[in-house]
Amino acid sequence: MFAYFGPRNWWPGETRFEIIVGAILTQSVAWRNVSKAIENLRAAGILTLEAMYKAPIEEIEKHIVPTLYWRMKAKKLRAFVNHIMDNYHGDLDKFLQKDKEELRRELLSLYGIGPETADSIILYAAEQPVFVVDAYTRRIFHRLGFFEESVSYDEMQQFFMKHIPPDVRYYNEYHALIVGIGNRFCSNKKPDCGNCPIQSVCRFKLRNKVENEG
DNA sequence: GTCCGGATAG
DNA sequence: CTATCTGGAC
Repeated sequence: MFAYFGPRNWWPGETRFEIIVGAILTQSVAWRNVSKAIENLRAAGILTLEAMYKAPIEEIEKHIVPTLYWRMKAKKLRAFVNHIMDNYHGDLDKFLQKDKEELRRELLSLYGIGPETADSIILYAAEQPVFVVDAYTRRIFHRLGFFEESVSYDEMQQFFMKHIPPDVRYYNEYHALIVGIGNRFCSNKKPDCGNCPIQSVCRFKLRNKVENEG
């Protein structure tokens, strides 16, 4: 995967707060939509913890319309911002420096933050080594032959963290590469197995070839 | 399981 | 036109 894509330099974002905003906004939506929303927020001057805390919810909503579930996501952003302002006096770094297990529990207790978003924040904003898995990871590694399709988030995460030494840079790159394979080649209905850079180690390739040729 | 609900490739 | 997009709450 690395030989094909090269270093992908994730996660896009000029500040830790911006990375967190991206992690929430990208739930079930293409990154290009998130990118628009973030530029809208930046132009409006509310891409900081303090500014977003003061902004009316309607103000946040209108800038993030491109991210599909904009009404819900505005609530999610507000819930996160309120938590940091109310419990950490707006000191985001103090929050992110917490022990990663404790940080994860606290993130999961917030409205709108589930396992993948929590882990994305821990890895990409707090820069602590947790392996982020997602729907692409499930699909790809199921097709490769590692998992049942019904494998849980935690089971997948434990598998990767058992076999790959904890390293922020490596975990960062690995998840980025999985997403790259997922949205370029390993789609649900019509995967492009013939051009996929990991086809030589994939079992699904053969089945897909048979189906296409009848 | 359903709801949320905009942008884009093919 | 519809399938899909770096999910989570209920």
